[in-house]
Amino acid sequence: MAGETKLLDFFLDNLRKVFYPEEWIDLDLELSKSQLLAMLIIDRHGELIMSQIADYLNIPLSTTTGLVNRLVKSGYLRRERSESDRRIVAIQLTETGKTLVVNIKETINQYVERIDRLLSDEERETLMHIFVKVIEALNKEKQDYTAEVESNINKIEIE
Amino acid sequence: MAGETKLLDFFLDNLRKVFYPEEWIDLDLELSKSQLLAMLIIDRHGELIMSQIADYLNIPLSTTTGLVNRLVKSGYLRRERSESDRRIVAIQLTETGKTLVVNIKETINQYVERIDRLLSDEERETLMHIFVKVIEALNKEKQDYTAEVESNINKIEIE
DNA sequence: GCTCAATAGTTCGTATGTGGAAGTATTCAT
DNA sequence: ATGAATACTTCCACATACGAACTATTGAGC
Repeated sequence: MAGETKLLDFFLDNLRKVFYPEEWIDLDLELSKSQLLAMLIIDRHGELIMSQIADYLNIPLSTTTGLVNRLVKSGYLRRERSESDRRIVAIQLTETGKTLVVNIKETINQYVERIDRLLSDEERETLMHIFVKVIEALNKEKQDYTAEVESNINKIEIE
Repeated sequence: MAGETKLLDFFLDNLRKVFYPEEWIDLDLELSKSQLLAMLIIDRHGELIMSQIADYLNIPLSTTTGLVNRLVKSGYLRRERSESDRRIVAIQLTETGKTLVVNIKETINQYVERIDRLLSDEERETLMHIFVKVIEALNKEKQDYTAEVESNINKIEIE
């Protein structure tokens, strides 16, 4: 238990590095973190619809509308109403947006490389292994939680 | 290089876990992330002045003023003008704030324990070792950068 | 073919956060 | 005594967060 408190203290003492990557990622952009992530996630998938962006970024649709509209206004994104389902709006990067994302990824990779250089092959492998293990466990917990919630809902409805 | 791109893709595919801890930390609070961190950092140090809070959280003083004022209004913090230097405002947790922080830390520790349980002793040790190494390297870079900047400034002034 | 629930997204209002500029008050070096 | 430096606050414009209410569209069910 004392070990965990020490871990939290360590985190807090270094929280600028942990929670504020701009401390060591010199992106020097007019984009906020949300905008940055939106651009990267759209680039990752080629094209996303509004609800997918909201889901990935874990923000409400109303916030997504504002975020996307501002990026469209800045010329980085293009919105397009689906022909087959007029409710749906698809979002893509513009050429300007794509150029920006290339620069962003380059900068990020420079810093990832810098960190990577500090690690031995064994450390790197262990780190990735741990990361994957933790992510998978968290994903599994989310699914278990969702299943539990749904089970409870069904029980209520049956009663 | 392709390895780094895969790393970024992995991050983006799991960014909710990485950047949105509320996905797996069920804090269930009316506090925002900034407020949360402010409370924790003040608890960590017992008492901080405004500029220290701004520095720790990497936000401008104007933002800190608003943040602290809202937490004072909510009854979690107390502000106090220094007797020895009337420019300085010291910030402390109230009893209400301390109670809240105890709850917060309990919740955080539960989740840290959950992740900790996934790891072997060796993995845990390696992870901490890597983390310390990375943080120290980043701190060193910041200092080197600062020294370089100061050196350049001095050179200009001498010329 | 009609109805209505469900779905996709937008608008609105409110609160908070961001961050620079301008301001007030205080301290301290000269 | 003066003025630079320091600590913080206020002001302002904009961005983000988020729930409620809304519009438009789709599709299941009859």
